[in-house]
Order: sequence, then C-alpha cells, then structure tokens
Amino acid sequence: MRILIVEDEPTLGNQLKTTLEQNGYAVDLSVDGEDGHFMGSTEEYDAVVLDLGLPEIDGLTVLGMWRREGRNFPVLVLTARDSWSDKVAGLDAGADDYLAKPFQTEELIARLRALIRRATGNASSELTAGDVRLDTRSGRVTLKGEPVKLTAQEYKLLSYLMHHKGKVVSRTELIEHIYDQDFDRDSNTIEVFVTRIRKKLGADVITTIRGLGYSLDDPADQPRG
Amino acid sequence: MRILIVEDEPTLGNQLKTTLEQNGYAVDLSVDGEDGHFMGSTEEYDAVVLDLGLPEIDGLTVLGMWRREGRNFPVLVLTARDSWSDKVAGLDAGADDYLAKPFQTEELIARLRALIRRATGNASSELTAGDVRLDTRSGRVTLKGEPVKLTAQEYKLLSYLMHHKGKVVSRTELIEHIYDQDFDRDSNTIEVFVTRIRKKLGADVITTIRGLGYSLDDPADQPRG
DNA sequence: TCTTCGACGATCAGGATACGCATGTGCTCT
DNA sequence: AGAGCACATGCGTATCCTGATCGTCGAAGA
Repeated sequence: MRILIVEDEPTLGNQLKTTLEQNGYAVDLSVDGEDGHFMGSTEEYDAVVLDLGLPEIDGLTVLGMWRREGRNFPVLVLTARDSWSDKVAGLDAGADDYLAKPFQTEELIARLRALIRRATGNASSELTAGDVRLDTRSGRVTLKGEPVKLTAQEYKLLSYLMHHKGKVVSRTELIEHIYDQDFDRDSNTIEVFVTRIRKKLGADVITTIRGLGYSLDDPADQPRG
Repeated sequence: MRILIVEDEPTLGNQLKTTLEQNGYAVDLSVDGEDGHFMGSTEEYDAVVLDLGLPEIDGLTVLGMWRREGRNFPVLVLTARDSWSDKVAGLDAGADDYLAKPFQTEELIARLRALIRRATGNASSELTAGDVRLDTRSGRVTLKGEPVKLTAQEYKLLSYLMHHKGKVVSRTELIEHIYDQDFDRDSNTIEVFVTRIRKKLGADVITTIRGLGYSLDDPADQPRG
C-alpha cells in the first residue's frame, strides 16, 4: 500500500512517515502544495494524507485539482482543531475523511485502514480468498486456520493482491505500490516473492496471466462448471 | 437516496429524520438494535446512520452482523464524545465513518454526501457485446458467464474492438494500437489473432469487412429483422 | 442467373523468443 | 550470526511471428 503525505511541517511529516512505514506502508512525503499536487497527479497512491494549511497553494485547492483531474484515491484531510467549517468545505471538495490536529497516530492509522478498505470495496478487516485469510488489523495470515509466517514484503504483496481480489495486477503496479518511488524496475523481485508466497500458501493462490500480471482469485467467487 | 437511521433516543432520531428529509433523502427510523438490524438486512439502503449506544443489542454488534451477511452499504457511526477507542473499534468493525456527539447536523449531511458519493461513484468498467463481457478493470473476459482465457495479445485486440464497438477498424489501426510504433506491417498477425479469438468466443463476434478491416457488433444494438 | 477467376482473408504448423520460475549468492540491517 | 532482501543466472514453456496453403467472397462475362 502506497501513501502520499502532504505536510509542510517537517517534524510532523517525518514522524508520520516513520509511523506509517512501521505499519507496512510505502510512504512518499511532500512538503508543499505544488509538489504534492504533482506527486498525486503523476504517481499511483492508495491513499493521501493532506494537510489543509499549506504555504503557497492551499490544501483544498490541491484536492480540487486532483478531483477535477479524475484522481479518486481516498484523501484524509488534516485540519486545525475546531474549525469544522473547514471540514465541511473539505468533505465537499472531495475529501473522504478528516482528522483534527492534534490527533493520536493510532487513530490516523485506523482511519487510513478504513479508507483503503472502503476504497477497495472491502468492508471487513478480514480478507479471505479460498483457504487463505488475512487480517489487515493484526497483520496475520492463516491457511486453513493454521497461522502462516510471512515476511514483510511477502505480506505487502499478498495484502495488495487480496485488496484487489479478482483483478489482474501488473508487475509495475505491484512494484509501485509495494515500494516507494525510486526503485529499479529491472529486477525480478516480484516474481521471487510470488514464488515464496506460493510455497507457503499453495501454488494455486496466485494465478499468473502471462504478459499481463498476476491475479488472486477466490474460488467462491467463480462458480464455474 | 434512501437512508436508515438507527437511534434509540427519540428526540435526536426524529430531528435527524426531519433534517435529512428536508435534504431530499427518504428516511427510515429504527429505535433499537434488533429492529434496526432487521431493517438493514431486508431493505435496500444507500447509507446507514448508526448509534453505537443502543439498548439490548449494541450498535457494533449490529454492524458486525450486517457485514457478515454481506451488507456493504456505507455506515456512519455516532459515538459518545471523546471515546476515540470506540471510534477505532467502530472503524475496524466495518464502519465507513464516525461522528462524535454532539455534532452539527450540517456536518452530518456533508459526511453522508461524501459517503454516498464514494459508494456509488465507482463507474462500471464492463464492456459487453452479445454474450461476450469484458471487464477492463480485472482484465477478465467471459462468454455467457463462463470465464475465457485469452493471451495478452488476444486480449489487447479484443479490448480495442470492444472499445470501438460498431465501428469498422482497419488492420493498420489495430496494429498501431496493439504494438508500439515500428512494427513490420507486412505480416498477418492480426488475422491470426482474429482467428484465435473467434475460436474461443465464437465465429460471429468479429465481422470481417472485406478490404476495410474488422468490426465488432453488439446484436442488441442492431434490432433488425 | 450461373460460372469462372482473381484477390483477399483464414487457417495451420514449426521455429524463435520472450516470459516467468526457481534456484543461488552476497549485501544489509537487526 | 541470522534473517530478509535485492539481484543474477539458467531453464522450461507458453506465446508469438512467419510463411505457406487452403478457403471464400464478389465481380465480370457469358
């Protein structure tokens, strides 16, 4: 899962970045509206944390530009305390949620989780596909009820696939969402992790679609003859 | 837009109902968890406003039951002030948003708007022609509901034809869109892939227009005798 | 209207190739 | 020291392109 933070205050921004990274997200940090807008317009994010009080370009403006460009990633807006008129304006400008400063980082994470879950169409914190069960809250994976130990990258990859169950996910899409920005595309790490996951969870969890990418299917969703 | 309110306190409940109705929503009001759960399970709502502090059955329980039943309407949870642990629990139980009491009704409406927009704003990515169905998001193709396995090139070609349904597409146009820039024009790869697609999806999906190219027609669009 | 012929499209099969898989190796961070 | 990761290499195979042959359509002439 790839997150963009647009926050002009370096202390808070870096703290958020660290916290989110510890929670398994790939995080990019932007310190002003212009750069933030550019990042959000050109890169693929699963969610954006946007501070409204930015120098130069206002956060609301950035948000409006994104929405007019057709960018529809979930946006969590950070507002000053008690300015609920700002919040309403933000929501109407296309924000999906807001959080008043100061806030508990724990709450930020819970809200981000909910946002991402909602955006990808899953209501429960548990994702299932066949015998595989993934709890996004605790970060645990089980196979037929038996707990399975996954490494960080394996978990990220599986998690992204399960969030997009049934969809064909290209290699580049996976790379973009698992790693942040600069990463050597000419490497086969994705294949390697797919192999590892298959070893741990069974070869049939992840389907390869040659020339397009990978796909994780729930047999229950495909009543075929 | 149809809204369900589950709120045990009559004063607040009726006030909400009135306000929402004034804003153009069709509102049902439930005063306890059991009835509320029943309503949400049997009727179709575009969004639900759920109070967590209910007598008999707790709001979180109701929410959990809905989600387990596969109900995925957006849920806005009402919590007591300052109990952010409740909020986190609610979000993790499958709520899409929350609001702490007391709140501005204006804010409630703004949030509901955002919720509904988010839930219904996902445009369909499906193209159909006769019995053939192509989901551009998932990269899946089905024939009469049965999944059909296409190779990358076959998929690209079919996808382009379905995006230009009813139009005659020349061979060169297909080549230009399937391959990048320079490609040997003196080859019959297009014909080969058309043949393969016809084998998998039926000969009548793609019509040949001699001397011009190919065309994919939806029989539904051509009500002829 | 029927037949014939030319041109265009459809089909087939074999070799080339890119693709994805599964190793192994060394680096880095705990 | 160990685990996890990025990266490199070799191998097997599905997929693709090519070129040749076969089939079909349609126009022109009888």
